[in-house]
Amino acid sequence: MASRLDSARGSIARAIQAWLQSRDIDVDEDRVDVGVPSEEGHGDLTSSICLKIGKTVRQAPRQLAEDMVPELTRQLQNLVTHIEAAGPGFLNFTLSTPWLAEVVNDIRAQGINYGHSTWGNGERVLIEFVSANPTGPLVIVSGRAAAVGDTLARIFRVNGFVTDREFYVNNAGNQIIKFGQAIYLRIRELEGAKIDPWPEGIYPGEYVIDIAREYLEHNPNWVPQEPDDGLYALLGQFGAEHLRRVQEEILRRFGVEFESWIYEKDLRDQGAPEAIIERLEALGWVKEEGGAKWFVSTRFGDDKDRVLVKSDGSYTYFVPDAAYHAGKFERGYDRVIDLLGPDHHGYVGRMQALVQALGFPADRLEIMIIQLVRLVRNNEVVRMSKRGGQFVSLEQLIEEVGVDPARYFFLERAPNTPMDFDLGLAELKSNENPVYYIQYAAARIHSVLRQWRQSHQDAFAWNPTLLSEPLERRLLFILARYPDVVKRAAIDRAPQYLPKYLTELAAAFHSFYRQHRILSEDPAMTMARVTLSEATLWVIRSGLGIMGISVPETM
RNA sequence: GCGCCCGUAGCUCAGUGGAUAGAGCGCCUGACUACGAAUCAGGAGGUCUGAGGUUCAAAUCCUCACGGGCGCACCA
Repeated sequence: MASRLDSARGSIARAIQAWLQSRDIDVDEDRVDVGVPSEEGHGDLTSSICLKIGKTVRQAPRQLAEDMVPELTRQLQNLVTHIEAAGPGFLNFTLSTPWLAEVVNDIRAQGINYGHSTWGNGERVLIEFVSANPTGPLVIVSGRAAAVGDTLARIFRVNGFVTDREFYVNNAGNQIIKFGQAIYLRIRELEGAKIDPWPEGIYPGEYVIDIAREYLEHNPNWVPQEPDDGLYALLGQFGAEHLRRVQEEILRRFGVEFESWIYEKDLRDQGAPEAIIERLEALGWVKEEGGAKWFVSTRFGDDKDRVLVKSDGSYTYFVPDAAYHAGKFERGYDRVIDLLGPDHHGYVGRMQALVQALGFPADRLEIMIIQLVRLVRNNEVVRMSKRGGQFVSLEQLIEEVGVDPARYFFLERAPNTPMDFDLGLAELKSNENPVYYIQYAAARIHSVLRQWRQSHQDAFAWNPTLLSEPLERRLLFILARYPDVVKRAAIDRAPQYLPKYLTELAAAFHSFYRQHRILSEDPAMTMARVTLSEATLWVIRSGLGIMGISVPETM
């Protein structure tokens, strides 16, 4: 169902088109733009069509706009109360307030589904995110990726896409061997051995001691033995699965759950790496040089060709990952989105080359880089050293500031810009913290509705023409814009549109609330304002819901 | 050296080729004996890094320069 604003834009665009045709001016439909102006005072909707075509029809845009006003006014009289030619040739449209007020009924009818749409048309989207190595605790940037990925998935869903969230577990390969080695050494320590010095590059983190202890508990028959890679791999995989479960639990606490977990080791066991190499060879995209096998990714715009099989016969990291990504398409996803850390952006070229080599259009794989997060307190960067006892993990961040503020802060910024996370601000449980500003609006509405229900038994039909105060109208218009925001967030992959919009909505409600009494002696007015408030609550619920942030009834 | 991201108010950041560039924090002034003051009303604060270009119109697109971050392995 088209949103109220969509239908207004459509009617206006058609009226303009008809006017132009009646003057024998031929303009492509999509050049007739009708949009929300960037600032108030320029009408509710605006079109710059006269500026665009002025030159080709050899008329001053402003004059053209003025010529159009009378006919458009007649055509659109049920929808628009005022049209003016403005500035250098804009057409500004002011929508009828009662017509706009009907948005409240739209919201009532659709409830939590208001703003949702079907334009995704069932397209299947896979979003892979976090995919942290299971060899340590989740760090802060994983939290950002988790919040963004989870929210994007919901944004796609409410726009009619079928969306799955996936976590890829790198539980095979060199890192796991090294991790296993660390666990082995910790086991030896628990048995009384002294490891000094600790070998270079072998996970020194103390959390490995817990894993060693855990392993001994699960394997009471452990006997000290001469270590080899087989043993290291065994221990490494044990540790990886242990940490993966811990990560899963923390992510769940953070409000993020995945439809699927894919294990690198499973892919290797199934022979997926061999299969992808054969496939690329069969397609002619593999060359041999210096005893190694190379993927000729430069054919598809990559900077350099990439090694698949090293001269010692082992695979590079790229091979299982390529197999994994090929599998995503085989599983039937129309669109695959990866959220990667900033340290992986050298990886984008080869992955996109792979997609094309396999015969898919490059744009079916989108890679979004989630930029670094710096923690800041009192204008000072918090060093995230493992030594200093400062926070390093997502778990500690959640404990320190809470899930809602953490998610809000991560979602507030464009994902691909580095961000400073202001701990001082996030910790504030009061007026300075923007997430509470929105939640407070919801709590206020809940409070009003509670009181209204206590004093009035029955709802009755409300009268949209009663909502005519400027602050009411402002609120109505913002409510009407919500479907635009939801759709735009999907198109631009921009979760940050939601917190921005919700802040604006909450501000409009707070202003309205301070200025006008909702529960009054006038039953009709009370009914109208209660209904408006309820509609506002639905939209806050919807928006915060998409962001994975709670909507408290009291604070 | 090559590639990617970024440069907007004191700070952190929004900004879909459109008109007078916005928000939060911080700062200043005011508002609670009716629904929640975690709120509201108002104010100060800008060479959108710089220079060219495209366009009726540029923070936005293009080129170059400057500044910051990151990536450029037979590592993962």
